[in-house]
Amino acid sequence: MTEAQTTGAAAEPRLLKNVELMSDLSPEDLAEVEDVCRYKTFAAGTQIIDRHSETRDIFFVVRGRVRVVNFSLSGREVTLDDVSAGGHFGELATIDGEPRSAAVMAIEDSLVVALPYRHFLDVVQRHPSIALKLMTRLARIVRASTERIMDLSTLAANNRVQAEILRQAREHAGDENTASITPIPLHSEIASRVSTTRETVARVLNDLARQGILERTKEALVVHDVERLSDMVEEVRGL
Amino acid sequence: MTEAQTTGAAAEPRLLKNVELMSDLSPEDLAEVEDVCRYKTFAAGTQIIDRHSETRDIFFVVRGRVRVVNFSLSGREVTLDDVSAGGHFGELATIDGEPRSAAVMAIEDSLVVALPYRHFLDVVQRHPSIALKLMTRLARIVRASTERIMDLSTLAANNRVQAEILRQAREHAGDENTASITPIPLHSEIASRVSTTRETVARVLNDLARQGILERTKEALVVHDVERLSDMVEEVRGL
DNA sequence: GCATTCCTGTGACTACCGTCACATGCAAAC
DNA sequence: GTTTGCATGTGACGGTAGTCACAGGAATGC
Repeated sequence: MTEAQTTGAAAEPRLLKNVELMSDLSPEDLAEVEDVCRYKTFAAGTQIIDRHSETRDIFFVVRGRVRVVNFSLSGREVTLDDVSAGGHFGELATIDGEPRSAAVMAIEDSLVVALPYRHFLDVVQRHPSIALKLMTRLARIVRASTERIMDLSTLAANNRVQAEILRQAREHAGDENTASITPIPLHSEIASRVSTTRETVARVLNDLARQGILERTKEALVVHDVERLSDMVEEVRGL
Repeated sequence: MTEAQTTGAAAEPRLLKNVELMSDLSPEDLAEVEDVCRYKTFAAGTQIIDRHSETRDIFFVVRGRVRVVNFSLSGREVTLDDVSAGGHFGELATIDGEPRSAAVMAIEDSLVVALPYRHFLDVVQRHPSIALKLMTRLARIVRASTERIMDLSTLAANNRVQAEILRQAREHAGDENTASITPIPLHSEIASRVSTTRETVARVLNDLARQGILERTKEALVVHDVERLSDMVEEVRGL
């Protein structure tokens, strides 16, 4: 995938029509917004936003998937969130004008639309329903963040891995107490989500496999007993 | 301090006039809002909001100081944020209708005003500048949360304590490279802010004292060399 | 005064897990 | 096929900090 940049809605119309945040806009308003956007493709693995940079645009993911991450000097990678098609990112700087709080990179080949912050703030002021949607998104981020802070504060590393598997199992819930997580996440990716090492992830997953709770097949991570996994986590966490 | 509850603005007028979030309202609009508020005093140490409860009001702190906290089953207390007079809390449930994500308790005798969520959302819809202020506050919370997640993910416990002292030193900055933190925070409070134990806090503070960076006097925690403290933290964190 | 209670300081012990090292496995590339 | 590269599995080791225990201090109450 090569990088391309274009302006104006003419080239690829209806770009924003699947963007959740803007779905309340009339087709005309949407077209008007699209006219001031720049869009751009990013190959998987390339950087979209640098931490600390001083841009303020808000971005919409039209196609693909991006990841909000941060790195420590030691090279440790901390995954904060993933955003898939229809979602947006970069709203913090748009709202408060501070430097970017995290980096964003494409994890799949992605088509991303940038809307200059003035225009976006203008739209928000004129459409209270969009403001409300934006606040709802922010609220969800805050809730997820405080849950993660609680996990980091009260759970041991291996429990955090279990908790992450549980979360993913619930997203891929199958019939009655089983789940099939697919595609299989890399150990290193799980590690960066719960702030531990890939070695620890490997050990925990194999422990779970030995207990018959988890099985790794060619295509999926199969959780045979979501119930029991849930018990293991919540007995420690106390929920 | 006893608990009292009253309705209507008549009893104590101008309650909301120092509330940051509402400061753009005209006196008339403000009076109208105050009419639908309930206000209530809470003695230091008493609970204002229970985690998981299903209320949706937003609260304004008129007098005193409250703390947003969570507890694990093991009894570990995790401090998320403090809110002082002029601030607000409880906005998450107001916005998204989910159960309360954290508990809130008064840490000083406090006077708190509750505004029913429908009224607040109404005000927000009609006053874009208030919506923007609310979003700005949420953005700040998200930034603080991701910083904390980074700290928990990449710093060792003793570095987190140093980082917390550094933060407080910067808030109480004195002349040229010194700071006087007052009143002296309890070790257990620092511990709950950075997710460690009071014993570890005590050891780290004494280490710093031995190095001449910190001194505990009767009334204050005096940081003699903010610079050096800053170096100690940022060399590990990599910023 | 003394008693009580809360906070602080510090030693001893231990377990968890991060780090390093290396082996194995698997897939794509050539 | 072989080679290269990335992902995974697992052992050994050691340090950090959590836990427990208790001793001194400091503040408050009666």
